[in-house]
Amino acid sequence: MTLSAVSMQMKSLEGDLGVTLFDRAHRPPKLTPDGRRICDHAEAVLKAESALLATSQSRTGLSGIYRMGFVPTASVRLLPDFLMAAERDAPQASFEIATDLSDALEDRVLSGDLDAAVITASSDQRGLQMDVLRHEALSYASCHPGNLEVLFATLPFLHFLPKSGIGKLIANHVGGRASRTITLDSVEAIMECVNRGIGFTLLPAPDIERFAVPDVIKTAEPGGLSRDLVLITRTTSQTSDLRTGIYTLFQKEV
Amino acid sequence: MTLSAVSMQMKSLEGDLGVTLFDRAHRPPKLTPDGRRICDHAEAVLKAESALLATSQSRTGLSGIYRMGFVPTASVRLLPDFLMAAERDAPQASFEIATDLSDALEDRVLSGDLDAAVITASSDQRGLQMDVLRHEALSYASCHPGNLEVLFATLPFLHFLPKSGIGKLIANHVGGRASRTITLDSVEAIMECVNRGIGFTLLPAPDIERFAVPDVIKTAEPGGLSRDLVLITRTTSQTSDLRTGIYTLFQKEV
DNA sequence: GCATAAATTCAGAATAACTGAAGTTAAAAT
DNA sequence: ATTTTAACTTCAGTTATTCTGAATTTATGC
Repeated sequence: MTLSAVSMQMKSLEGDLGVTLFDRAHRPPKLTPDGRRICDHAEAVLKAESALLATSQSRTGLSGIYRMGFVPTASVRLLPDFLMAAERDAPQASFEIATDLSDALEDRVLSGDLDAAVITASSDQRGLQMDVLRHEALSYASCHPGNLEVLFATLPFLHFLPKSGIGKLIANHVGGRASRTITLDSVEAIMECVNRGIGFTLLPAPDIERFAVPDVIKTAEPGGLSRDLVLITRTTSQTSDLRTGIYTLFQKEV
Repeated sequence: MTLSAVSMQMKSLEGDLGVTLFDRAHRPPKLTPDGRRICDHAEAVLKAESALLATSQSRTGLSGIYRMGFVPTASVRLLPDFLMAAERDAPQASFEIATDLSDALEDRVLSGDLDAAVITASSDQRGLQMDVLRHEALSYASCHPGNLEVLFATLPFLHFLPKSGIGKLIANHVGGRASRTITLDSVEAIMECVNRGIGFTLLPAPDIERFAVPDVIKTAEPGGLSRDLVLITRTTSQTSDLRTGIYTLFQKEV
């Protein structure tokens, strides 16, 4: 850069800011008091800019701010391990987590509001890539002995969120067999009721085991019913390794 | 700004950074995870830039970072009040203070290293503007009674920094009259010696009064000797109101 | 699947930035 | 003090960048 170009830029900056920055009575020109203050601020600007450049240059693997969604059961069971694995293996990535129901999360991933989500697998949806994270058997849980017909006939059925992904699976298989149904939106609350003998339920085995007292009897659903927790991402996602990068973090042992 | 211009800037920025910032599968384009992180950094840059603009636009009166010098006696007596006045009446100004001897401060103001300085006035120097801040009588101080001839004959003369501005004034007037001379670089140390009767001295009356115990006898110098504390600034200084602005702060009551 | 609105691309125009020569000005040397 | 020297500024012309408007491609709604 030529000296004359520097001189013109100095003059131009003074004009733009409306402040005399240089005392040209000295050679080389010295900063005025105002110039010193502006210089300090300018250095702060450059520092912020070089921080920007630093993050964009030393970028490897998963990097950036990811927005992810989790269904409630996944946010309790999968999320903590996921975040620990990310902290360790993807230090340049940070996460904004939202909890919602499967349908809503599908919409939000599809619309680009979220980059990825962990939901209960349902029928394939166009534009979404699904990767199975966990395959979980559904079991009945009760404190009272007896086969399923007896339970359905004698105890209230504790039904988890019928509108949720897992809730719809449960509804399909229970059909109209329940003599009485109580709807709840909390796995922990349902299991507390089961533990006290208030009713029985059908839930993923890991969720039952999480809260069940020793008295609780688990009965596998006769039809081999299960649900898949899947990672959904947009198929048209620009960042090619977003899907595999996040999927890998779910497979890590912590 | 046209939409096409925005589009070109977006593409150009992605190329410069080497990062895909936008996911163009959406309309309008959405930020990628990396884009979100870069966006946060970019906002920090803009924030720093608007802070710069703010200081250069709301500028009134004394503003900026001023570098000032004080001779030791002035840094103790004038500086605190000056800084308090500045804090109150020139909130947009901040100060970097250096303490040095008058000659050195003259050079540093002349070379532009300092914007202004408070020194003991000497012969006028080309290129420096002088404004009198304080007119101070010089007095002899001693614990022992008797006229000056007796003091000079019987007690050591405590001589403040002979190389300093005030020191040269003192040297000129004392001449060779002292039977013994002790040189010191601290007014406080000199007055401590005077207080204990170790010797006598010749100093500005305010400096004597600052440390003298009641026993000390002050004798005005017969020739009406005095020193002026003056504010020096460069005559060719670009910032026109620097001199009057600083001078005014010295006149304020706090 | 088609229509519509929106983003991108391209070529030319406008703007901004830069270079080199000439003219000033501050510091150094006589 | 005056002259010399080196450095900064100004000016004119060139180069590079950015912007606009029309044509094209692309996502979304019906």
